[in-house]
Amino acid sequence: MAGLSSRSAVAIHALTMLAHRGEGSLTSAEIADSLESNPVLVRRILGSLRNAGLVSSTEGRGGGWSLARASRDITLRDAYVAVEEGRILSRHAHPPSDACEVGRNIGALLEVEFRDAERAMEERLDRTTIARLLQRVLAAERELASADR
Amino acid sequence: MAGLSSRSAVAIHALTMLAHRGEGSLTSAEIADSLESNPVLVRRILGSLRNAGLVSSTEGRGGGWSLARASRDITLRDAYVAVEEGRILSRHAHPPSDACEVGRNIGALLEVEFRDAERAMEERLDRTTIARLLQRVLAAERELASADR
DNA sequence: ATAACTGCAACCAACATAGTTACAGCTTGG
DNA sequence: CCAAGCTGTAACTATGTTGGTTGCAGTTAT
Repeated sequence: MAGLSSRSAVAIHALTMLAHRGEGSLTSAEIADSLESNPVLVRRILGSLRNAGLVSSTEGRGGGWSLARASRDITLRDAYVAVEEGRILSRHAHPPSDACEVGRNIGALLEVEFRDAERAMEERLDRTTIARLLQRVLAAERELASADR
Repeated sequence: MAGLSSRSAVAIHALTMLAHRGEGSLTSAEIADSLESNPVLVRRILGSLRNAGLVSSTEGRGGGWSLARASRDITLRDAYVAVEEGRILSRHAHPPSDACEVGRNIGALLEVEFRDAERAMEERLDRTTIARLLQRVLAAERELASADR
């Protein structure tokens, strides 16, 4: 079935919330509330984002998380590569038999194909910024508000 | 870590072997030998390929597997969609909180982004056929042979 | 000091995967 | 006709990953 973890979704969700917050900061508990999830989980994922230079954290009372750079300079790909190990299409579990013409060559060939395909996906993710996503969230909110009238 | 199963790799490997065989057929045991794996595993995956119309099987003594259409009409994407459930980038584990502006809108927006990204990957896979892959396997073999001289 | 945070290690249950065993059913060759 | 050699499938195991949780040490503002 499915495959990859939901870490990318969590990361993008959190980044969008932080962009919404602007200059201020959010705690892992606040973000976990919106995710209906757990503060520790959020801290784990935001920790990866911090390692990638996307967010920063401050410890102690009144601490929390905030964006380390402008939301228009953070793409979905940035979030993705920060929290996920790039290999989506996994290769052979074991190296195939060296006694088979196909077996001894397919590995290297598949590697190229799969890498290119994964890169195509990442390039698509790279075309949407967190700022743009937040923009659309707010547009959807306005839509809702006017529909409720 | 990784994510997806190695079913695509196995499927493509098997299809390439069948293309190499041409008109004849291969048994699941022969394919499993090249994969250093198990006949049952191979039958499971080839079963999916048969459901997708890519290969056909004949039961009983002398039976086995063969391509159901020309290898130039089978792409890596065909193999991929036959054995894998399309969702690579998984969505939120739980639907996010409805009480949060971001939470109640991000799901639908991410769905679009992720779908597009997955489609970009599939389109890249669609550009390589099994025939082309086999061609490259054989080219690599010739390379090896001439290097050994 | 104490409250409110992050950071981190150590768990747990649930699930998916690769691999295996066992066996029923089909088909061909002798 | 019967045995050999296949597919088809169910059942089971070991392993790894994931989302989730608890507990606690360290840090900082009030």
